This record gives sequence, C-alpha cells and structure tokens, in this order.
Amino acid sequence: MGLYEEFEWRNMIHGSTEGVAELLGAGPVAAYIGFDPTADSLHVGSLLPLTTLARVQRCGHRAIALVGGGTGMIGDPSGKSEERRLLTEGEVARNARGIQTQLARYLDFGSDNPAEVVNNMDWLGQFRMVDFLREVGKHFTVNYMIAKDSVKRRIGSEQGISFTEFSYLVLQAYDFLELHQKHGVILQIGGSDQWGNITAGIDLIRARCGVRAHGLVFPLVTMSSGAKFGKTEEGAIWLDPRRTSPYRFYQFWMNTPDGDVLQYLRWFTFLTREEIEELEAPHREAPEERRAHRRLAEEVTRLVHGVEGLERAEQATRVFFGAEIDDLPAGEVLDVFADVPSAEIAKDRLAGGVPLVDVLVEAGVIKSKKEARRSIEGGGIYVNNRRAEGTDATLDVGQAIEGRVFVLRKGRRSYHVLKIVG
RNA sequence: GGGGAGUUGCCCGAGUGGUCAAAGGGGACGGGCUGUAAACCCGUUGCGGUUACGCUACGGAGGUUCAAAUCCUUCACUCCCCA
Repeated sequence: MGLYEEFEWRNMIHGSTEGVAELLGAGPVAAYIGFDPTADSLHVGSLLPLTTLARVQRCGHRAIALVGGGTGMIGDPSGKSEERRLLTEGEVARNARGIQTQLARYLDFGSDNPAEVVNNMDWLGQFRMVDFLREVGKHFTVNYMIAKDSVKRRIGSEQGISFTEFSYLVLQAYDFLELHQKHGVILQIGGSDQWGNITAGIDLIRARCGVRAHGLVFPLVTMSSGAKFGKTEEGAIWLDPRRTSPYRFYQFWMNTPDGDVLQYLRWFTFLTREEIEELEAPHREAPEERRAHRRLAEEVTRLVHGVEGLERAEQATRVFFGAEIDDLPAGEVLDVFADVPSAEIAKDRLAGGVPLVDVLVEAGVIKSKKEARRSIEGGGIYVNNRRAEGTDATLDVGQAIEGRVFVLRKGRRSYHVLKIVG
C-alpha cells in the first residue's frame, strides 16, 4: 500500500492539493512537518504529526522534521484567538533543543533513508530584514495575507493582531521554499490549521522556482465528548516521562471514549489494517472488555516510553486496579508508586499509634483535619487499599507493609506514599 | 467633567439590622451504579474541636448598635448613561 492509500484509510486526509496521490505514487519524495517549540517537550497533541512523519519514512519517502526555532520567536497566529506572549530567545532555544531530542526517538536516522531534523533558526536567524523584505516580502500582497483565515479572524477581533504575528505566514512560507531549494522538499504536511501557511509556501515556491509544490493536512484530533484532546484535569499529557509518568500516559489512552478508540488506533499506532480490523468486532460487541483500549494504550505507550516504560505502566495498572497490596514486597510498592507524592514519618511517633487524621494532613493527602474527617466518614480514605473505618482510626507500625511503608489513598486514584524513617 | 449602578465563598449569583458560615446554580472532592466509560443518583464543599462551642469571613479602613453582609463615613476598584 502506498503512503497516500495508507493515509486515506487511516482517515488522515482533511485536505490536500490536487495531484498529491499521483506524486506519492510516482516514487520517493521529500516531505516535511514542522514542530513549534512552545514548550521543552512535545505532548500528545503532537503525536499525530509525529506518527505521520514516521509513516512517510516507513513508506520509503524522505522525512524531514523542522523545529521552529526561528518561527517560534515570532508566534503562529493560526488557531489562536489572542496575541501570544513572546518567548525569550533562551526559552525558544531550550525548547527547540528539547523537542529536537524527542523527535529523534520517533524517526530513523540510521537506515539508508535517514530522516533529518532541521531548525529554521539556522536560516531565519541570519536573514537581514532589508533582504527579507525585498526577496520574500515582495511576493506577498497584504491583500493575500489578510484574506487568510487565521489573520482575518484576528483582524476582526478587538485586540487585533500585531505586525509580528501578521508576518508569521511569510516566514513559514519561506521555510518551505528553503527546504525545497536546499533539500528538495516538495510536500508539506501539517494539521488542518496549517493549511493557510502551507499554501503560502506553495505559492512562494511557484513564484520563485516555477515549481508546483504540494500540501496535505490531517484533521484536528477531536474527542467524541467534545472535550479538548490531550487535556486532563491534571493538565496536558506530555511525552516526556518526567512530566507525565508512563503510568499516567498509559491511563490516558485507556480512558479514551469508546467512540474514539478505533479512530485513534488508526491515527496513533502502526498496527496494520488487518490488525485493527480484527479489534473492531470485539470492541463493538463487548466494549466493557476494552480490548481495543488496552491495545491502543499498549502500542502508544511502547512507542513513546519504550518496552520498559510500558512494563512499568502495566505493572502499576495491575497494582492500582488490583485489590491487595499488603502482600506486595515493600520494594515493589515503592517502585510502582515512584511517581506518586511521598512523605516520611518518624518511627517513634508511630509507637503508640498516630491519629490517621493527623497523618493525612501532614502527608499532604488532605488540606485540613476537618476535611480529612469528612473524607473518612464518606468512605473516601484507604490505607494500603483498605477503607479506613472511623475518624478515630490510628496508624501504627504493625499495619505498615513490611514495617516500612504505607500507601495512603483518597478516592479512586489519588495516592500518597508514607515512608517510615528513623 | 456631571449622573447612576455595583464590589458576597473556587466561579456565577441571592440576600437590605438579629432566625446568615450566608439561598440557588456551576465547579471541585467523596460515595453508589458501571466497563478504570458515558449518563445518572447520593453526600460534602471556611478553619479548629468527638459534640457544645470558638475563631475567621461578605472590596479596604473607621463608625452607629445589645446585635451589621445588611445602616453611616471614607478610600480603592469595576461597569453604565450624559457631556
């Protein structure tokens, strides 16, 4: 199956220039996708561009990832209703480095068709303003620029749009031209909000080189619930394990709404069409078994956190959703709960038994004693996964796992570890 | 510059002298149901205290009163109308 057909059945084509299918069918081409350095790690929102680029490479085309170290200094107004705060030069540079390292995980640089990562700071940073306005700016009329959706919407808004962000389009158009000339890139891929920026590049390449370049955009990732993809109560789901533990990452995918799972398998995994189709019937007939969910979580977690990360996540899942934890070795408990907030308590204090209420507050599980009492009364507090009975409950060494550690839990998923010291 | 309205708990919003730690809604948290889902149902939602009760709180400061979110003075901020 060719790349275009692959994209098609995976439902990844939201729009494209005419002739992309023929172009991709005719032989290997070079394509690029850009990544904004708005943070020092990518999050699940970037996963679709990431897997897309990997697919490009796996299908034998040349894949180029562009890190927007230069454009990140300016800020893309696409899809934004308000002017954004400028990041400092240092922030952008640090973010760009972080993203560049992450990208390396997903692309293959060793084969005979190695991927490349470029940073547009390398050319945009050198450009003299006067030269830029003469060589690039002259190809764009303001009429053309204000007709773009991203700009039009902002011009209609009260806050308006700064000249800085207004200019963004031209910079990204120039990136495409640069990559076309220096790397032979003929196709730019991106999210549907990038369409305007992509066509600007295509127009610039036609004007400067007389060549017809192409664009392809995939749809915005949505959730059937209407909520924003990739955001949870605790914040964004990051790809960096220091920001989002593999366990939470795995759980994020496990909690995908039923109606979205099959589509997410297509978008975010490299499972074949047959493998995914096999999961469809069981998913529809017995959604409660969540086989498709598990497979999705498994695949994506392995992709992002490797086999060890996946194992950690699965082990943690077994513990969190299994019943007994007191018969687990303390070492393993500490391991599984490594990502969970922890506190310490002196051994002497436990001698005569310490009121559970006090411990909950001291360990930071609950803010006030009053609330702690209420939670216990409501049945929302567990010690080592056993529901605490009564507000006068106490803790002593005898209840600790191997006399070393307690697992305090509030509600279904808020865990704290309490280590005994001294 | 003149006139008017407002500022209440995480948010919205009721409350015009005692019965107000403050209605109602949202959110959040907990419980139940379930599939670690959605929807739904129940409970909690200032702090301390086992209760009694105490303390802190209705924009800031001061005052009247036995008693103030509620009345007065003043300061700050927000909004509206007229110039």
